Amino acid sequence: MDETRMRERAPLTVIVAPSHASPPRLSPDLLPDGDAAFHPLAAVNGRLTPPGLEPASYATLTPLLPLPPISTVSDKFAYHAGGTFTVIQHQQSYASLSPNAYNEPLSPQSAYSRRSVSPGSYERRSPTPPLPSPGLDLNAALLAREEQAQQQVQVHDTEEINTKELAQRISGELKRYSIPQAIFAQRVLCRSQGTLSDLLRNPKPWSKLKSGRETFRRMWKWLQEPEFQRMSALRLADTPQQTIKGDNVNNMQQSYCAPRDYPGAPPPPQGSGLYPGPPPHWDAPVYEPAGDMSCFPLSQRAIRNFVPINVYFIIAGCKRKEDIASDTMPSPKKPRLVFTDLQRRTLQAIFKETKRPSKEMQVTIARQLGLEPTTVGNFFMNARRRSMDKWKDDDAPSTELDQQCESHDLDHVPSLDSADSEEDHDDPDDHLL
DNA sequence: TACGAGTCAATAGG
DNA sequence: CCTATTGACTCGTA
Repeated sequence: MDETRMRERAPLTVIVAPSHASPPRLSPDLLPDGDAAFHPLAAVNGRLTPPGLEPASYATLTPLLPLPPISTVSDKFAYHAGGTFTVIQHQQSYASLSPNAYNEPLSPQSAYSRRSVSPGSYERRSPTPPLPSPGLDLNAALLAREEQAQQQVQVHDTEEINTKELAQRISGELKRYSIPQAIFAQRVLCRSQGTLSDLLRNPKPWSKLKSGRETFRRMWKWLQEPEFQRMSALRLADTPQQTIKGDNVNNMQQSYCAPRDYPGAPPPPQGSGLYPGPPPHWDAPVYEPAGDMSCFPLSQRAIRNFVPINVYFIIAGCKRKEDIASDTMPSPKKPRLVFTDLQRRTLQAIFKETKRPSKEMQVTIARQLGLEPTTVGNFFMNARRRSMDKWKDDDAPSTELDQQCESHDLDHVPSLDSADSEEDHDDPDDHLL
């Protein structure tokens, strides 16, 4: 079984002492590569914090500004985003987000006309419901645009999204238009580039998402937008990553996708705004179609340091920098910890054996590797989360399957004894090593 | 308090 | 300049 497989490849054997009195020991002779044996309390990487001297936490060292809600992004926007999470549902969506369709060229113009893509494509889809797909009628689309002010459709939380396809679709669109992840992540999702990258590469099935659904909804909504608005969103709502730790879901309330009701906001552009020509390079000056979108051209650089006022569609409801804590001091940054090869290999090896080492064991491991117990805890926490493959079946992500995986992932309670039952798991942890 | 989820954001790799 | 990786932070739950 897996247990066997893992043991065969595990370069390290973890010996867990039965008693807390005698902490678990790692057998030095089995250390990866057989290099450097463990020396209790040795600072393997020279970064060991003296015992008893707890390194200041980020929180301590870097007073971070309360995170601006996704709204964050617009932290610097003078408007206050108070709107509800609504979005104008345009009709030029994709008939399908099947992987196949994803490579279809989607010129600015075609965005409006390519509605009826073989409806049949839905069939080939997995049990997972297809991504929500607005009407496909062109006229409807145009009408929608003309009446967008009123046609704001509330996106229901119940709407299911095929995250995998969505991710592929988004990836495709970003590539197609050479839209950097950082730009899309920041302006449309109010998220960091790294987060976007991770979401696109490892999308969790909708059924397993919690608050994280919000981010996918934004992607989805963006995809639903007409070319013009999509581009506008990318160019306008700027989010000079205010870097505030903790920007989590709670900050997403008013993010993108919600036409804000800010005073003085210009009326949304009416159907006249097809992108004039090929999508501009995000770094190059962009020219808005004649109309309400003023304050252009803007270069990316300019955008980064500029707070547009008339943002029509996507307004990252980020708080204004000033509101956040203008008095915040450029906190001394704690250098990012990077495990030494030995530390990483050892931790991974142990993880293979024990997904949930006991607190005691974690402390011991920490000592052995010259790491903080918290660091070790974080490692296992992250490892557990990242090792479990959300999609067992790439082609047929189904809710049923998801549920299975779910229960599969959450059936353990931390304890030394549980280590032996780990073989019950079919942990796809191969990539960890 | 411990965990998990969602992320940030530094930084490794190209 | 970009994307991928990943240690750690914040917040919600149990």
